[in-house]
Formats: sequence, structure tokens, C-alpha cells
Amino acid sequence: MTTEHDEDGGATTEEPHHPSLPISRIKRIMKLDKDINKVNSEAAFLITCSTELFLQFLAERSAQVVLERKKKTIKLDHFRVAVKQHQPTNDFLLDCLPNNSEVVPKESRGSGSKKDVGASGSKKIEAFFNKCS
Amino acid sequence: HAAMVLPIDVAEEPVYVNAKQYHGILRRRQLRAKAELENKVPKSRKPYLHESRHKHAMRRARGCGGRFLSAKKFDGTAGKSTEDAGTSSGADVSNSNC
Amino acid sequence: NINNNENTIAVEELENDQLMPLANIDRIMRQILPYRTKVSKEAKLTIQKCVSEFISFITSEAKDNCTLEQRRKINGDDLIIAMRNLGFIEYANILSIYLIRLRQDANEPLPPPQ
DNA sequence: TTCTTAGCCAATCACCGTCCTCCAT
DNA sequence: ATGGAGGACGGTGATTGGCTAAGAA
Repeated sequence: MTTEHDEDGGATTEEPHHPSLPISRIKRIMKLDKDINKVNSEAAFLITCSTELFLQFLAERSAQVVLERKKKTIKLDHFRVAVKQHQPTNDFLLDCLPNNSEVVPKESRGSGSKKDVGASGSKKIEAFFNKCS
Repeated sequence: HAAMVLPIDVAEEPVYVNAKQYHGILRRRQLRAKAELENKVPKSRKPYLHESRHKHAMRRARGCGGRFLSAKKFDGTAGKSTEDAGTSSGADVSNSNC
Repeated sequence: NINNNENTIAVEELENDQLMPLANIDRIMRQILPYRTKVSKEAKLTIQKCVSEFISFITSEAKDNCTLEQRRKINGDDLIIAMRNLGFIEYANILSIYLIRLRQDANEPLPPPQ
């Protein structure tokens, strides 16, 4: 259900390979948070690995969506749909993925879409916050 | 396993999120809000990151398809006038010669 | 406006350090994507930001477990626990394997030739 | 159909990894 | 003692744009 995220049928991920992402920059991103004091080299390595896994996951799911749509180019909307299908990913990316384009010239108003089901364990938040970037 | 509702998300409607992530999401929002107050949030993206690399790309030799070309293959400063016919990177865009 | 140009320029320079290189992201995704599947520029840039958010989000949660155990240094276990707590169980499992292998290799620094 | 755009190529140079010292744990 | 932050250094791959096929519309 929520966490499906297959790795492919065989055995791939086992041996720590050399990361394709720069560890130093990931560490720098971690330390943007001033509450973060020290980071283990293990931790830096593992976060780098998980970031790669995360990217692979996004690619895989986006590929599914773009396939269903019979398109060959992954557009932002395809990516959004892909993210929506995996709750843990969708939740923490809420502020990075506004529902659609930011400015809607149309004066569409209230009667709208309600499609997101309350999953079997969700919390409600109310406030007014800025989105990512 | 409890449903949690985030403060009004980006539009108006309350949004339900995984209870496990609830606090983390709120904390991240706080962090981003603070970063915004400190003017640490980039708002627009530059067309390119580095002036030096931009200049480099602009002065590089290009094939007729606009692709970057191997520098020495197309060295125009040689005394020999007749350029070698066999610049044998077989894949030109569609026309073999430009 | 309160901001002058110097602050704005400083922010733009910082933006580079807060994101992973696009070429790396592109390469990793293309290894997964089917042949001849393309990715739009807009999608790439968005994914790039989402990656940074992922890192910050996980790290923030890892810090919780760190504080809980009265430590100031984030280690591998903190990250794995954070993954579990946030619902990324698959990542946690894989990272556990990595961590084990990592510590095994640490005890065996010199396997090599001869 | 028309129009938008992502991939393609490889040389420089900013940055990553590795080494070192110093100090907090 | 251990091991991570900070800095200096050398090697190297990310950055980069013009043209056009590919594909969105």
C-alpha cells in the first residue's frame, strides 16, 4: 500500500558502491540547518545512498506515469502524479509541489475538486505557509 | 495510524498527511519560513551558473549541428589549407559536410 | 525594497550550493528510465529541489533520534531510524544492509592483492 | 498539421575527494 | 584514544549553448 517501492525482482542493492552524488555537497545541504552540529561519515554516506535510491524511485514511478499517458517526455505534471501515488513521498513534498500552476488567470472558485482520500492515518494541519523555493 | 491535518496547505483546504511525518513537515515549514526572513531563499534562477563556463561554451568550436566539436579536429590555425576530408566522426546530423 | 543588490547576488550564489548538480541527477534517472524516455527541463529543476528537501527532511528527523540519545553527532543508525519513523521502510532496510557492509569493511581495511 | 524543446557534443575550471592538523568528545 | 571540522591542494567531471529531430499541442 503506502510503501510499495519495489526494487527490481533480482538482487541488486547489496554492496556499497561509490556514490554518484557528491557527498560533500549533501553534507553542506544537511548543515544548512543550524541545529545540525556534527555528521558522521557513515551518516553522510548513507544519506547519499538514500538520495540516489530516492532519485531512482522518482524516475521509476515517473516512467510508469509517462508510459500510461503514452508520452515520451516526463513533464512536471507526470512527476507530480508519480509523487502523489506514494504517500510518504507526497506528504513531505507537499510544499515543493503546489497542486498546479501558481497563478491561475481563471477565476475558478470554490466548488472544486476533492479527490484526496483521508488515508488510514493522517494528521491535519492548518496554517498558511510558503512553499519551497 | 492517526490522520493528521496540516494547517491550510497551499490553497485553502486542509490537507491530511501521514501522522509520522506531521511534526517533521511543520518543522521544515518553520525552517523555510525563517530562511525566508533571513533572505536566504533563492527566488529566480540564473541562466547559467558561472561566467567562466559560459564564456568557455561560447568560444568553443561547434559542428554544423551546433554540437561541440573536438578542439584539435577543427584547428583552423594550421598552414595546410586543405582540410582533411576524413574527420571521421561518422555521425553528422544529416548533412555530411558543412 | 529592503534588500539591496548585494544581498540578492549573495543569495543567487548560495543557490548553487543548496542543490545537487543537474548532470548527476540526470545520469541517475536515465539509468532507470526506459530508452528514449526524455525529461523536461521543468521537471528536472523541480526534482532537483525535491532532492534537497528530501535530504533536509530526513536529516532533521535523524537529529531527533540523536537528541533523544543525548548525542551531538548524527550517525548511520540515526538515519535508518529516521527513515523508519517517516515511513520510508524500504530505504531503511537497504541502508541497514549498507551499514552492515560498511562496518564489515571497516574491520577489514586491506583485502587486496598479493 | 505547427510550434516547443530536450538531447547532443566535449573543454575548461569550480568543486569534489583526499590529505593534513587541531581539538571536542 | 577516536574521529570529525576546517583548510590546502591537485585531479577531474559538471557545466554549457546552437541546431534540429522528436514530440507535445
